[in-house]
Amino acid sequence: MGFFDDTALSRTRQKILNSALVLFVEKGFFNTSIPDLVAHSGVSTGSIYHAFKDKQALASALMAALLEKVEHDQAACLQAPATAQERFFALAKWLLQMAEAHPKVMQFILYARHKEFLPGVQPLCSSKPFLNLRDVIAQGQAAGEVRPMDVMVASALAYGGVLRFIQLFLDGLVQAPLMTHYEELTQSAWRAIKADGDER
Amino acid sequence: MGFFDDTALSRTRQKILNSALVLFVEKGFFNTSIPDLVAHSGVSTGSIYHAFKDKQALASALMAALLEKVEHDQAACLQAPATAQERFFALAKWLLQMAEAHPKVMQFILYARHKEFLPGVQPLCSSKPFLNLRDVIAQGQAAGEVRPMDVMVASALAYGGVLRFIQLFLDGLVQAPLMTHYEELTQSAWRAIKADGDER
DNA sequence: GTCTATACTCAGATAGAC
DNA sequence: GTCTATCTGAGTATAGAC
Repeated sequence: MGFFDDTALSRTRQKILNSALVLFVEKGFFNTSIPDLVAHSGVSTGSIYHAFKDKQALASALMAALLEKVEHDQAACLQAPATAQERFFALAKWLLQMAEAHPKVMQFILYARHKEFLPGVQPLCSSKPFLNLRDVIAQGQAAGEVRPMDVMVASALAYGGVLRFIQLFLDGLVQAPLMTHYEELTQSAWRAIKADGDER
Repeated sequence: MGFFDDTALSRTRQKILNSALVLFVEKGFFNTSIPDLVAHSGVSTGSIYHAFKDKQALASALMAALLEKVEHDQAACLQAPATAQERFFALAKWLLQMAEAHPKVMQFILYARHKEFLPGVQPLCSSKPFLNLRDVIAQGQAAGEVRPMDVMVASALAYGGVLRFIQLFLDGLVQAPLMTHYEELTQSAWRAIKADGDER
């Protein structure tokens, strides 16, 4: 049922992290109390503090577990495609599918104000999954598939549309299934950055 | 110095809201205590509670004051342009300039988890400034400037790139001045959605 | 209107039995 | 490892002088 049910973690830790994911997304880190977690997870205060040093360590563990899963999934979807365009399309599909299958995870990763409750943790935009997105576009420029332009601009143009669409979905302004719009989204976004001579 | 210095509000309210804007963005609503606000604003606890019913009312007033300013600015920049493309370009320029001139405001509006501390307040995506963005694209479709497609997809494609670029700036991955990239961003984004026959 | 001092609540964390 | 009971302190909000 929960996102962490299939992991190697102890059942107690699974229950705690499952509840933390839900509650942190719904109410935020500071607005979720230990008693809230106790009520939602069915695990007692004592066990929570036995499993994690304190509330912040719990959040760190949650973030680490999510990032690990995300990195793994992303790596898998970057195996097959050869061109930058194919990799971009694959990444976009992966983002859309993840948003639909695990909206809470997507919300936590994309929109939680991590710096507020994880001081010192490196920001999401410095994490590997994020950097991979940008690298795909940079490689596309090197290969002549993507017009020469500031790589951050090109990257923003490529993923901005997809991520914005996902945000609209998470905010309830777009209905599932998201894949209905996959072709239109990705092909249009690619139009924005593709090299003029490249007709793929 | 502060964002609210020129408003009709009392000097005390100005000081409180100026500090609240800064602290809420930096530390978040729940992680900002009344003593924090007292220290940052130089206004005493008593005066804060004299000016606002409680901490939540303070946040509501902050949000309302910001939205009012934003709505007013946006309306001004939609006066002159005639075509949907011109209006889109004007809105993009306005967003970029606001992000650079008032990054704290932009962060509070775009990325604060309002629902966490303003329960019952309608989400940002239902606010007038947001709906105006979408309407410009819809009108572009009606006029044949924008390809027929799901309006949320078109809207995400148009503004997604700009907003993503602004986010990268707010996260420190892009340096000012943002206007350097204005032409490239907007013209490329427009490519993604413009009607094939329309060569403007 | 502004301040200081203070009351009250409840969250975070611990102790120690089982 | 899990639980209940409890401590401590931070934080919101109020009272009341000026």
